[in-house]
Amino acid sequence: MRFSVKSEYAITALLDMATHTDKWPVHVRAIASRQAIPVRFLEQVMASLKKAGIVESIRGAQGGYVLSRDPHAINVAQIVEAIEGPITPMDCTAEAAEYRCLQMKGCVVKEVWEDVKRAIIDVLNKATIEDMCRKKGEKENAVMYHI
Amino acid sequence: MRFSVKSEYAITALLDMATHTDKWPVHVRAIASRQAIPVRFLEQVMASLKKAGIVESIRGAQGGYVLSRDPHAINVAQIVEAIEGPITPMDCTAEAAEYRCLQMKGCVVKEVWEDVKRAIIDVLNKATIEDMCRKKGEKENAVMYHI
DNA sequence: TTTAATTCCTATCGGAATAGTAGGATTTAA
DNA sequence: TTAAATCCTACTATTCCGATAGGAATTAAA
Repeated sequence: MRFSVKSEYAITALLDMATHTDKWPVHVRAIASRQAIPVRFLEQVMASLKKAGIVESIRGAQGGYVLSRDPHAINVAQIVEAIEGPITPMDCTAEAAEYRCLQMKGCVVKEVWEDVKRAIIDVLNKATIEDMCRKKGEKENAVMYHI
Repeated sequence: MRFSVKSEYAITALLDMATHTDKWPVHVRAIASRQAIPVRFLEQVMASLKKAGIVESIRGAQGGYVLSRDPHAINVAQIVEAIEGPITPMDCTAEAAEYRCLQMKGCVVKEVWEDVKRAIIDVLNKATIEDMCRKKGEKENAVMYHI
């Protein structure tokens, strides 16, 4: 049971973009070097984020990426689903998957997986880029103050 | 993000055992045929459950498996961890995994994954074999009544 | 007009995990 | 002695994951 590191990279990249609004549009290379992510791999991640409408791209020299909406309107559930598709802890909880479960609607095990799915989505929905950015800032300030 | 079908099989098998207490010890072949699970595959699943102390085995002819504690004391979190190991939505949330995360303790993304982990475990801890058995029984009775 | 910097598209690859199969050793009741 | 069961270990086919790679398309700037 693991989310892919692509999702982690995607979150990191968006967090990076949100904290470098002065440098928009942000280049993939810049994000990659700041965050220690393989450039060519991050390119693919950004493509998925674009396809999902979370970022917009500007092509050509001096091009790059821009958040397509406010950081408070971007949450981790959206990001993860953009990268990995729908959150599906077990096959029977997939959208178009009534097909296989012998017990169909009445399966008590399925209910548990549905609860898991809901719980995960709840947590991820509550985590917005804005919140994470703010928390990150607070922590860094705390460190500065400590020095 | 998916749990393995081994976990599903394990839950199904334990549920089967709990509803066939009259036939203890239960044979793997019996479970497999009732639940439409490949026998040799289920053998491996049972071995994991035994290793985790959830079931006990009786060897030899007329042998089989027995729940090693009351159904209300067996929950899905225990089962899943017996089969797949610790629940770890992202590498950084693994027990012995301070090693890789650049930000170490202060990572705001890690906090989200920790929340996810906790949420999943909460749901799975609450789902006991006893509860699932009872719910299943209620549903089947409802169907009987309807007929 | 050229050049360099960027995104974009597609293919490939090695390694690991998943789902399942297989052979046969060991144990034990009948 | 035999048959039925668990037990142990290895193998296999397929898919997924993380990453790399080549080069096309686009565009700002020299």
